[in-house]
Amino acid sequence: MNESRRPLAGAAVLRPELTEAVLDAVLDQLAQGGVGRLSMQQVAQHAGVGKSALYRRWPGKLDMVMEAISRLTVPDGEPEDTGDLEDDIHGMLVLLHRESADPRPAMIIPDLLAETRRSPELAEAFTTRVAAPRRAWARIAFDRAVGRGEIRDEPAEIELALDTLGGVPFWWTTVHRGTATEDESLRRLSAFVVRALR
Amino acid sequence: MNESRRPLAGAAVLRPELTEAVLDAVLDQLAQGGVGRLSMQQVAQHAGVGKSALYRRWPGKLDMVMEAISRLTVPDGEPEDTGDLEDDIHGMLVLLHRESADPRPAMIIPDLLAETRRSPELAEAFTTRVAAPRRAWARIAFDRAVGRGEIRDEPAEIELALDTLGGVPFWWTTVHRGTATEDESLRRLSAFVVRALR
Amino acid sequence: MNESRRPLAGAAVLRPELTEAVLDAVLDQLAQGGVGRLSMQQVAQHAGVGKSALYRRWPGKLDMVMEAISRLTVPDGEPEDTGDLEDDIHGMLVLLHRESADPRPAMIIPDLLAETRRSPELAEAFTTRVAAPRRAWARIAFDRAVGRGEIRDEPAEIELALDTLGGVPFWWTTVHRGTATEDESLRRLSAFVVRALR
Amino acid sequence: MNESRRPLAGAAVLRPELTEAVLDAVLDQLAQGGVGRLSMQQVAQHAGVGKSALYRRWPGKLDMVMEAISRLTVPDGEPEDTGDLEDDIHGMLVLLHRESADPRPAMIIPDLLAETRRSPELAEAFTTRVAAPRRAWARIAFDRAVGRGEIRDEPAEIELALDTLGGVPFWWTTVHRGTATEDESLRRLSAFVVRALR
DNA sequence: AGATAATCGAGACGGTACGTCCCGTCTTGCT
DNA sequence: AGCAAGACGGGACGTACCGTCTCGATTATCT
Repeated sequence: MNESRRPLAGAAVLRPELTEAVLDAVLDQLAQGGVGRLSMQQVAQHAGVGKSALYRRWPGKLDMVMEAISRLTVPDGEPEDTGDLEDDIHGMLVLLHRESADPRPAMIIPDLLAETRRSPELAEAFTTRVAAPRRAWARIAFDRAVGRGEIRDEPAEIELALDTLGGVPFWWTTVHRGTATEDESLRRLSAFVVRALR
Repeated sequence: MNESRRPLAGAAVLRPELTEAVLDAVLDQLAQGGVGRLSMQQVAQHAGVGKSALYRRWPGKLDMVMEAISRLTVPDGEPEDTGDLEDDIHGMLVLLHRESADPRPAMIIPDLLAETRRSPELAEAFTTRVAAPRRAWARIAFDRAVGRGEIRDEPAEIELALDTLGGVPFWWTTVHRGTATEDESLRRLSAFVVRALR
Repeated sequence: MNESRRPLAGAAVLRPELTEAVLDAVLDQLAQGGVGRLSMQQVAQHAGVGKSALYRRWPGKLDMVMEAISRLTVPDGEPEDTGDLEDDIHGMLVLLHRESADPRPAMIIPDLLAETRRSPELAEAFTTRVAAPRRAWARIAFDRAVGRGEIRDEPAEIELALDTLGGVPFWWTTVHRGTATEDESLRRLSAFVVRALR
Repeated sequence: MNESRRPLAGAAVLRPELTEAVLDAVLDQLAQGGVGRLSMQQVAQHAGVGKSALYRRWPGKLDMVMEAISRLTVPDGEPEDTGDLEDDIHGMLVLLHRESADPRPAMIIPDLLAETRRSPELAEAFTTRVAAPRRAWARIAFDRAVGRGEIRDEPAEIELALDTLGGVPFWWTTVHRGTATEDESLRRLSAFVVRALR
């Protein structure tokens, strides 16, 4: 009877399905408008939640974005091993740029890169959560090629090749727009890199 | 036949020094905050000018920005001719990334690239006014190398090399941050590209 | 049948103390600058409130002003009954023109009158909210005098007397400036009106 | 000594027809928008003149308005002498409120009255240039009535009667709107005033 | 006639206010 | 306690004018 003081029990807990819906909405908004246009208001509305649900989970916009981008997936497992570096590279490029189930990362990353100039925290988060894992994943193929004696074992050169595989498709999509996904371009880039390493 | 234009009375004219001051302020704002944070009010105030002076010159923000970015300079004349492609490339990289008098382009371009996804007009303006001239300038060195028989005459490969010279330093400055201006990196990149073309 | 209104969740409600602060600021601005000089921005700033708080409450300036002027108070109750019309009139004049706690109505009304020529809505609002109640209040004294047989029962004459009591002090304050509050003037006006009605 | 400051050559002179056109435009603008809405820009455009023509003639808006309102005409000569005060008053009221060739004064005066609260200079100008002459003109009829022994010779009462003739029609036009020009009202007012003076 | 100087129109200038939109934060009351 | 709804102060938007100021072009006198 006197148990009328009810709060006491059942501490309400942040509902996880809302968290998921919000993070998904963040990625959508990032993909379509970039970091600059992203607003808590739009995210909340798009996720079908109240704005306070956001602020209960993260102290600010940046933290929310950082958690969201850590969901940008790295390809599973290892790059396919064809026994030939050029083919491996080509396979990775195709996987990243043409067969990705989620097209949003390709839309989001340029923005994030631009934004890193303004926000060191974001830069840090992007590097450790997105760039470094992808780089490590891609390096596997080069290490195998070194093991096969296919290319010289010069780590600095390999790093440069990785930068090329990251930078050039990016350059295509932004500066030229639209040539990144053509198979001929991917083939030519693969050959270009391998030639430089040989 | 001599029907002259009839201004007929004291044709008040947009004062050019104000236009300059405004465009300079635009570049400053772009460099420090990006396209997203750029506001007409801030530009006007920073230029010591009324907001109406802006709208008297351009119909909107985008047009103003487009005129401003067309001031991002292309290096004068031709790339230095050392007789060796690798040295020429190295010279161009140094010129663009280490000896530029105005540090703002390097701050602005990443933003602009990201923004091109949202604004086709801006993309068009950026391509024709910034990217294409720089690319044409750099291609001169490669054409000379072809003439000397130093590299094969394969236009598609040369385009790829140009993308590499654009994309990789960009990748450095945004993803790794800070390695772009080290001379060793620039040297290594020059050699990498030449090797791939040979 | 108990279909209740369904706000259903924390219906945020316009905070009444802000409404009060704004309306007070409106009256201040009206008193010091008139309808023409009144600006939403100034009102908002003077009330310590965001501009949006204003537009959340009223669709535009006119509506805000109309609500503000409806706060211009009518004297409470009935005019004092001295048993003599001249004394009653004198009492009303003193009450309206010398003992008013809030000096703003006297500053505002001339403006409003001038403005009524431009804005029929404002004219309507002013008439129903300010002029008519004051007139009804003053008529009570005349009706009592008719009941006592002190003056003839000629409604049109009484209306004219009411216009005189309204128009003459107004004429004083605006054309001559400053004689309206002198007791001798008020006495003389009271006698003048009573004489005309007898 | 030999005053070397020579005018020296063809001093061009402010063209008088422009001055006229401007002052007329000022009255038009005052009539339709009031002092608050009057703008140099509109006046200039409405007069078919450049803005600088205005500023060459008057130091500011107020001075221009003051010169313009001094053109508000006083009735010529003396009020008609019918031998009866009530008829004389009625004649003056008709002349001022119904037979005026220029309807603008009736539109302008309420505004000016309201504005006097903000501008002592304007108040001064209005009093000496508009109010006092009209008052002096009207007083002639009362002086004649005193001479005939029709009313008592009480200057203070006569002043009050003049205020009534000014204030009540004004009150009508602003508060009630539209009854000022009805002949019955003018008749009743004339009788009311005469009764009070007898 | 030619020189000269003030007046003319047009309109650019720095501003201010408009009413709208949307931001991130904060408050309120229901569940 | 978590949650939605939404009011809060704030600030930028692009437009419309404001009063001032700067221009060539015009005009009218004086040499």
